[in-house]
Amino acid sequence: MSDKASQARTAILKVLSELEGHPAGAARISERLASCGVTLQPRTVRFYLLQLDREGLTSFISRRKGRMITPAGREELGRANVLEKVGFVQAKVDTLSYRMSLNVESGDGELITNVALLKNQDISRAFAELKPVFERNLGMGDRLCIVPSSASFAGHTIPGGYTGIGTICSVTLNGVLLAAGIPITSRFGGLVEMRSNRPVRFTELIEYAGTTADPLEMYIRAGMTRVRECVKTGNGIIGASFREIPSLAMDQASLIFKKMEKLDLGGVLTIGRPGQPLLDVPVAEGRTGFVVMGGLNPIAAIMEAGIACTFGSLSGLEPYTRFARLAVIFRHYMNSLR
Amino acid sequence: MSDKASQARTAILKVLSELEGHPAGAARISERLASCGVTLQPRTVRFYLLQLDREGLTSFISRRKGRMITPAGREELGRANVLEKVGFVQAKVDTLSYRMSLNVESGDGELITNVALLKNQDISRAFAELKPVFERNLGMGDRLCIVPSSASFAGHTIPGGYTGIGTICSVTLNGVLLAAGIPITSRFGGLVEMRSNRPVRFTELIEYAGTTADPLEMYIRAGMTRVRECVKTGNGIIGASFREIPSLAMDQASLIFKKMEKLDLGGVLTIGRPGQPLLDVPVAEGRTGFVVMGGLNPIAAIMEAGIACTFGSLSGLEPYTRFARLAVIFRHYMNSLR
DNA sequence: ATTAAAGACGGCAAAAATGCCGTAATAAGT
DNA sequence: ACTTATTACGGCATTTTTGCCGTCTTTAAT
Repeated sequence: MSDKASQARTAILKVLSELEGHPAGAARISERLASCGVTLQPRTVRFYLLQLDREGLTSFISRRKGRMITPAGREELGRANVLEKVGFVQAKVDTLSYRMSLNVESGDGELITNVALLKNQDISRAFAELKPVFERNLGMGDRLCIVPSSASFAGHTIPGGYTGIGTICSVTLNGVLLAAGIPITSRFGGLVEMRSNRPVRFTELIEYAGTTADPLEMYIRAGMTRVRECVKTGNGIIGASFREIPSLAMDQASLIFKKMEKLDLGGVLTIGRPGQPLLDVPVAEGRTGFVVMGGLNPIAAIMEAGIACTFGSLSGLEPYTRFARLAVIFRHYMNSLR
Repeated sequence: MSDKASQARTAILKVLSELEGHPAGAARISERLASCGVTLQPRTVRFYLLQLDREGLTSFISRRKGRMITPAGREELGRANVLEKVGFVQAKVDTLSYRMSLNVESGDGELITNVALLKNQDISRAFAELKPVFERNLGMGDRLCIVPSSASFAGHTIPGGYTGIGTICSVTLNGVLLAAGIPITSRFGGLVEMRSNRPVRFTELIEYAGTTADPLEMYIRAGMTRVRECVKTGNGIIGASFREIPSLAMDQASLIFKKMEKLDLGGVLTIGRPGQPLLDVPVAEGRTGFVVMGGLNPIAAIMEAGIACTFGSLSGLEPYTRFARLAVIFRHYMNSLR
């Protein structure tokens, strides 16, 4: 058995093992594989599944349900060094995507957040920075959550003297689409050059499949964004993420985007045409690309203003109801000062 | 013709076109393709070359020399949107690798540099930071170049009030190996955790093939390094780069590494064993991985010390003779102060 | 219940990618 | 000039992938 075949088999086992007992068919497996860098057509997956079945590593459940991994299969997976076979980076990214699997749905539920920590005394200044960013729709959605000291948020407790700002992470969108059965692939995180409030092109890109750290986080820390400038003049550089879905699912996706906007969760910057490159980024035949705002753009503005601030993306889950529109928060905050 | 085949053909044409009139055989082309993300065996390359020959896009030169691209081929390449076919990111990375093609050789020649700009008044402090970094061998080589205001370096002129510090870029090593006919692939840039002055593992990685910006540069700007700590305690986080060569060439490479050390250009942190993972990073069958110090580590230390400093990697070429050992520079500098 | 629709299988064969290997053209050494 | 080593080619056969398509289940709707 060639090196390649063995990698394919291992990867298939791995996908099945992550499905937690749910059986899956070749099509689903193929999608999953694609999102972690292994491209195999469904037919090819079936080809390998047949082998694996015969070796007792997977078992055929039913014509409708597909296959499951067997205990022997799990054992085999343990023996095979997945990192070695499927690729180290992919593996790390996998855990990352795993974290983004939970999600909201049309009405409520929990969504994925980013958290930034600021010293209490910097909050007023931070607000002043945040407001125009949201007004210009450069963030993901239009809601955020202010967390006072010693309250807890997304599983963390805010330390004394600090205030937390929870923003909505753009992978929430992935969760929503996934829940609707649309297989979405995050391809790149990058910096988009804006001119007259419109995206022109990506000036930098990092493939999600080829990195262990969230690209947008890196760009912001590295001080490569120009969110404030974009707010002021309409020209600047903001964080964004390039994603792809099957062109067939585009109509359905558009509907979902609209629904999200109604929840103040809109964040789609621009949508490409089927199979056509978008902002110079090519997409595969049969797929459509679109660009989503970086959920951290508001935080980037704070950093750019020189306000000390620590932050992290994909921090955890919080119910939708905990987030409020900036205007509302602002009013509350003003009242609390009185 | 499938999408994949057309990509393969375009990629082959692209490689040939970059060879500037020199003919090449399938083996060489295959190597080049590999280093920009397209994996095709030499036989497969020949398969496509045959097609291209028939279509007049390439021409057979001789049994010994291989093929060249024809004017028609170049035209075709112009028509085909290379970015679209071969991948946007790859293309950007290509230009980057292209820049690293020139190099030193056993005695002298030009090498590839990074440049940092500091305010004149910060120079003394910067020296104090640089010294221990080089003493601990955390930089690439043991030489650097101090460039006074308005002098020029690597094609740039240092602005008034500033001093430039030129360090040796670790891609110089690629150039040297390449010149010796060893095909080397840069796989990842990342952060290595050091304990007791020994590398333990990569804490972060970014694939060179999947990014438009130099990963190490990003990590340093993002403030994710701990070079000073490593200098002081032997434990810390430094920038490094993971590269691979064919296992067969390892002996030859070791010799070259030794020669480079004699020129104070040593920078190899650790070398793996054939086909074995190194610091948890797996390598392909028949290849050997090794880790090279980030040429920017000394600059990272300066940044960590809070000294304002702008810098860039792969800034340009400078003759070896322009670099001197830190001790020598230090002495000169002291004299100049008198 | 009965029927229709969706999803999954695997046989068969075509398309792609390679492995093996004998032959040809050079380069280098004697 | 002659021999040897090196490098590249392309024919042929194999191995991998993948497309096409008829069949079988299961779910959902009538």
